[in-house]
Amino acid sequence: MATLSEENYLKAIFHLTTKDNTLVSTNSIAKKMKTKASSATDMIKKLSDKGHVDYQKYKGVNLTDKGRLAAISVIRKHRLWEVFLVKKLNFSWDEVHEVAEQLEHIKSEKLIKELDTFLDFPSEDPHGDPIPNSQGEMPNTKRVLLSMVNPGDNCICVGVKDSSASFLQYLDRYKITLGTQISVISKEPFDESMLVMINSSRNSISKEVANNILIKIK
Amino acid sequence: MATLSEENYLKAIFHLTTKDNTLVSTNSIAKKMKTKASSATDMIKKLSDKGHVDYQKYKGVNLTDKGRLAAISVIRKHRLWEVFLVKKLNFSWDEVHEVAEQLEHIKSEKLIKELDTFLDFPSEDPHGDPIPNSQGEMPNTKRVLLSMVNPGDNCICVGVKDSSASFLQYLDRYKITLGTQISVISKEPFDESMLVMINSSRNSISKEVANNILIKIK
DNA sequence: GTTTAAATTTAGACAAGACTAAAAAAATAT
DNA sequence: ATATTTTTTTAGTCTTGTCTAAATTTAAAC
Repeated sequence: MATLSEENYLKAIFHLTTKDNTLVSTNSIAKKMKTKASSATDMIKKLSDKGHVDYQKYKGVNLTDKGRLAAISVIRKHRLWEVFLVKKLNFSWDEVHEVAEQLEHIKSEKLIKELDTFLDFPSEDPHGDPIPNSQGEMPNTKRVLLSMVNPGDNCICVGVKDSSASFLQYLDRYKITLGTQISVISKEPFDESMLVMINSSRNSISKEVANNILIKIK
Repeated sequence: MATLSEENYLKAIFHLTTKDNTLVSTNSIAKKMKTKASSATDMIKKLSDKGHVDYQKYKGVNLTDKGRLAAISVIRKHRLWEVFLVKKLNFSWDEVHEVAEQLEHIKSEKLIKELDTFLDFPSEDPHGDPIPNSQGEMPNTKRVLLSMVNPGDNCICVGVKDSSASFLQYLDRYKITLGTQISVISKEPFDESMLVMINSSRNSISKEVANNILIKIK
């Protein structure tokens, strides 16, 4: 059984893993965990000893099947708790992360199974991120960044890339939430900002914002 | 802010505190925490430094107001989570303790406030134990041990002293739960067992059992 | 009122997880 | 191809919470 700290590292490594399965660097792990590289090295060795990662000195790590399952299990719990907080306890989507970071480490098979049932088997968390099932399988959603879309396209917001409170609060101010329709009118070549239609009002959206909104084209 | 371990010690000391406010011994704390006396001494010093207990070397400790409030806050969370597990997630009363021991340490004011609201402000946990309010005030219930009752008395089960899974499962087998009527027919002088009427069937109950059922006389 | 026993504290050690500083390896630049 | 910079690892230290063994204080027994 992984310790709290090990679970957090596994989660970090999972999120740093790219499709092409290149090794995850010690530095990137340290940065994500907000610790020093030396601390990351220490933990990598522990995870390697326990068979959670394959470790090549000076090269980096990759999750083993065991490690990936452990990471996904934590992510599943995190996202289910987020749904609970928003749907049942009146949390807003920018308030859930901190608390879910704690709740995700509670150890109880029955708890998470019953919570899933209680929430009616949600497939997405409040930020539109997919919730893996109990086998560790991710529902694969084909989502695209708003910044990739062409003028004229009609989109629906289905998620966010950045879940920071400040970005989510920005979206709240512009009344953008999951399910909101966004029509792209034009793209400004100079700064890559976009002119969009949201809730029947025209808005200009910066490159940074468009790069963090996930959409589905209608 | 108290660490997880400190919170557990504070809770232990609270439960070991008697009405007459005699000092709680190092040994009793160590026993309750399932550690060694030397470890208890170490922690007592930390709690004393932080102003959670008054400590007299070789004599024992007492909670300060600050320490008592901290302990009660943890107990409040524990009991609210127990209600949640039983009422919403289909846990039985003998399954909740272990999970609540973890959940009680989650830090979030809003979480516990909203949970309380969601559960409709319960005043007792699934074992009949009172849930302190957010000010740390315990609803004072006047409850008596079944073993103290005289033949002829008509009682209602309102709690248990021992919340171990094995005792709770015993009660389940005899269909005794909170609200169950128990009429005392007679008391056996030899072994202090009791003949009682439960759900219109006669049962003999040992001294040990009668010593762990809390009742209210009708 | 000594002596013995029990409870408590101290001293020193260990594991987990973090840190700093320094060494070693890999990557980059000239 | 060598020099420099960056990344990674190692070595040694720190804190939290635990432990064992030894010392000390308090309580109990006679």
